[in-house]
Amino acid sequence: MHLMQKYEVSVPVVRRLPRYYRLLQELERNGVTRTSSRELGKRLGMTASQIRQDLSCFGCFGRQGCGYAVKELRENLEQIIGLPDLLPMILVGAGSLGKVVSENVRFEERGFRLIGIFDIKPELIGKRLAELQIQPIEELESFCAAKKPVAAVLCLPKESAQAVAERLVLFGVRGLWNFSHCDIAVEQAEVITVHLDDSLMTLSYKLHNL
Amino acid sequence: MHLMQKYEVSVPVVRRLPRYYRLLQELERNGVTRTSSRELGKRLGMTASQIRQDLSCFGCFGRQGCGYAVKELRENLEQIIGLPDLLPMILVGAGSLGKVVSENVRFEERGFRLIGIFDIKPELIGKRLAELQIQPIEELESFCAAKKPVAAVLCLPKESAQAVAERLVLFGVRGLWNFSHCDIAVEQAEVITVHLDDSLMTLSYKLHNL
DNA sequence: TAGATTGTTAATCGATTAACAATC
DNA sequence: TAGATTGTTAATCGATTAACAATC
Repeated sequence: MHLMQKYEVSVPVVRRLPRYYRLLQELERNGVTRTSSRELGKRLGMTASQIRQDLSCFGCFGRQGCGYAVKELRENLEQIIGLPDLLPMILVGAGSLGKVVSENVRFEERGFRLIGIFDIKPELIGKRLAELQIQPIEELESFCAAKKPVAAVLCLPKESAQAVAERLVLFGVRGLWNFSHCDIAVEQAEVITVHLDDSLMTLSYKLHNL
Repeated sequence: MHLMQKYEVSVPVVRRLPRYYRLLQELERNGVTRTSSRELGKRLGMTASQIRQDLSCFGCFGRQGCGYAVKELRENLEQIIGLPDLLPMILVGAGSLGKVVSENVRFEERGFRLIGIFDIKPELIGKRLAELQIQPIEELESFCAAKKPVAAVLCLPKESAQAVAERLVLFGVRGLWNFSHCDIAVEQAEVITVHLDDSLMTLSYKLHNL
């Protein structure tokens, strides 16, 4: 049943996959060739049981008595997450946040290729960001028709985020990585919202309740 | 038992508090004065039961038959999260990421006051960011001794993040909001790491498994 | 072979949902 | 009063942990 998932994998499991992947990368860089669920668990602060349980959603990657081959497991996780297949992605909203995201996120190491940047402000059009020229928002539709981006980063003011998201879905975009300070509800698309404000408020709560 | 929590509130509950707070703010802005767990649940895509269960960790804020007063509940959530008590916070690492965080995050609306920015690069020292002058990292200790920041934003290269975090904890910092691309392990402090890379990989997985 | 460690099944734990008495 | 909705207890559901046979 190698690399076959028999059923829908739960959200908590999916969210742990990148952590496993990053740790495996690090071990590999450090020249470690073999490891075990026990060791991985110790490094990640979780039980060995959970790691074995999680991995078993996708196949059998270890050997009884020997544990896991680091490189092999890293490669399998890479496949599972879908990293080798770079999905075309665009970015909408080239303000300060869009600039930092486009220039600092390592898209190509995380499964995406940034192929277009759009903004509504005339003064930004034509400027270069992350080796791409910022295009006017009016060209979104024809660009999507031609280049078929599968995903989009949204760095928009909260007033326009929902409307732009809906247009993008109409144009065939299936995944949204939303940095706009609002929730977005669209049918037929995966949305991951990065709520920095919520994250900061959570820290406030925790510090007041130590 | 108003505003008293009888026991440790679970992590999932704490993480939902900011969402409730933001929605209540929005309702209040729109002139809504009364609401119910049923309506809140519909807006947030969760059960009315869960909202009542969550709120009951902190007290009784509603009235049978009438529901909740929007303003009152918003104010209570504000208190619960700790927003009115602005905690002094510093930012370490004034590169492009630190710049965007310092200038775009609304600290004062989220329970914190940014009182200092530090960097190691001589060419950045003295420049202004978010109305503060960037200070040399050497002054971290004396600054902390004098101003007693409770929390810190870390926007550092992953090589130095752990070491800086440990120093900060020694200097009395109790909460870390970590944007560095690595995990941080420190005793005696709350750490919230914003793993943008993990978030993007999760999107990759989901798009490959629609 | 003996020791180690997997993948998986069973047991436990915790979180979510449902139900309902209290009461506005 | 009748309808609505709370806060809370009980039931359900799902996720984590423990246990263990299989086997390297």
